[in-house]
Order: sequence, then C-alpha cells, then structure tokens
Amino acid sequence: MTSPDAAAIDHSREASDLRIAVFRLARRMRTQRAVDSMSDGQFAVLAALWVHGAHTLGELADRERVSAPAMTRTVNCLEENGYLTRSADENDGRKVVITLTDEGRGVVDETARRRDAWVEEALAEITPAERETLARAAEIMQRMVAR
Amino acid sequence: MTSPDAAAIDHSREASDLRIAVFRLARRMRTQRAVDSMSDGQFAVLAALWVHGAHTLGELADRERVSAPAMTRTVNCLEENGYLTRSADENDGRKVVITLTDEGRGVVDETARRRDAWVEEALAEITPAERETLARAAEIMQRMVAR
DNA sequence: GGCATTTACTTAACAAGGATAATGAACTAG
DNA sequence: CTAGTTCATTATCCTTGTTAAGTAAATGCC
Repeated sequence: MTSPDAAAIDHSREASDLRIAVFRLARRMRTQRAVDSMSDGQFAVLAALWVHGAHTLGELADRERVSAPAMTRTVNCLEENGYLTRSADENDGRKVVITLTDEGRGVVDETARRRDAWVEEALAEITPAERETLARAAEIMQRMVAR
Repeated sequence: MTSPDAAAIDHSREASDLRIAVFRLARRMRTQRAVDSMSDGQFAVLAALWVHGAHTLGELADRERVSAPAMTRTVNCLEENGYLTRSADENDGRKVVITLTDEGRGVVDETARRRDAWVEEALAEITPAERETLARAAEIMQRMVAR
C-alpha cells in the first residue's frame, strides 16, 4: 500500500511548503514597511476602495475580515484625514457608502509604490514566466481565503 | 508612449496583488492553532525555540523583531502555561536562558499539523492545475525570500 | 397605518500586544 | 572600588482588535 501513503505525503508536503513559503514571504514583506505613518489595516481599506470601488461599511468589514466596530474606527480615522468620504445610500438610509477621495487615491498610489518597492524589485529578478505563475497564484490564494 | 506607463502600472498592480494575497492567506492560516488561547506571536516564539534551540530573552526579542519588554511578557505567559522554562545563564547572571519544554514541543507539532490540515483542505477544493501553480509559486516565493 | 423585528452602523467598555522610559541586578573597565 | 554598560523586568501609554448595547432605517404582519 505505498500509493495512498505516497499521495498523502505529497499532499501534506505541498501544504507544508506553501504554508512555510507564504509565512516567510509575508514576514519578509512586513519588515519592508518600516517607514510609514499609515497602518497596514488603514492602507488595506484604501487599497480595497481603490481596486474595487465604493463599499458600504459592512462590505469593507467583511472584505477585511474585521468586525464592524473596528472598521468604523478605521474609517473614522481615514475620514478625518480626508482620504475617504461617507455618504448615505440612496435606497437604504441605514447604509453608509464609503468613497475614496482624490487625496486618498493619491495616498494609495504613493504608499503602494513605497510598500511594494521590495516586491517589485524581487519580481524584476525573476523571469516573466515566473511572474505569471505568481500572478495566477495570487488570484488562487485570494479565492482560497475568500471561500 | 503608453507602453512603458502601462507596463509600470501592471508591475505595481502585480506586486500589490501578490502582497495582499500573501498577507491574507498568512492571516487565515495563522488562525488555525492547536491551542486557541495562544497568539501568533506566542506560537512564533515556540517555533523559534523548536527550530533554533534555546535562546536568551534578548536573542528571542531580536529574532522576532520585538522589544525586550514585549518578549518578557510573551515569555511570562508561555512559562505560566508550561511551554518553556527560564534558567540562569551559567556564565552571565544577567542573562535568562529560555528552553522549550516537551509540552511546548508538542504544541508546535500539533499547530503545524493543524495549519497544514487547513491548507490541505483548501488545496483539495481547487483544480490540479491550480495546485501545480501554487506549488511552483511556493518554490518561487522561497527563492525571493532567500535571496 | 401602526407596531414588532431585523439590519446597518455607531458607541462603550475592555483585552491583547506593541512601544518607550525607568528600575534593578550583574558584569566590565579603569 | 567606583563608574559605566548590558540584560531583563516593571510601569505606563497607544493602537487595534473584540463583544455588548444603543440608535436609526427598513421590513413584515396584522
């Protein structure tokens, strides 16, 4: 009965390798973000708005896997700094629609440029085929998490 | 001159997507722990002791990129739970040598196993081609970090 | 239409885990 | 032996997460 065992081991090995690689890369990227006044969570919200457009508060909380109160506070802070605006939903007065301001958009561009500097450098040193693999992997990982 | 700009934007977007995906997946994997009451930081300390052997408190703080007081608190908690022990350094009475207990070793094994279990489950729900992509991506990410 | 329930967000209170500053004990240099 | 340095700890504060409770708007049932 070598076949099932071998398959199980391969599967387990694949999972281990992915887990270790993801942890290491996350850790490495995190160390690169030394100089920045904006926290990860705050930046992630602006980035989500930039990539996916306006959200209600609840949608943002769900997307970032964070409680609604936590998202309220984050949004308060970002609103005070002028990076986004709240407005009432036309059809549902309970909902708050959150929209990126031009200033917020600018901050995302600028911050992303600085934060991603290390990743871009690393991407520049691998082949286009490898970059393509990573891009597809990123999409798959997003789906694994979203599930 | 649209081509260079478009390329630069794609590159930046690629880096952003990868960073976000890796952070999210790492976060999700991190939620799978053997001991629910143990934080990621605490587990990281046990894992460091497991992989690299006994450390002084300062060495642990440096390795985890954390202040000495923060590490003191983390170690206090882990010591109270019996996962590690403090002992005086033979040659330098100021230093505190921190050693993993058998129980601590067990927690590391169990947690690694559970994290892999979640990843394996997630891998089971995607196609073989996607698994292959992730496997290749894991190898590429390891190389990016190792560089 | 009016009242109860549900939904979406906010406020309040609290816990975890990070930081710096200050304290204490042990080593080292002069 | 005294002065200065280093390692760990304690004290205090900040950020960011949580759950519980409160408010306002929408929905559903007579």
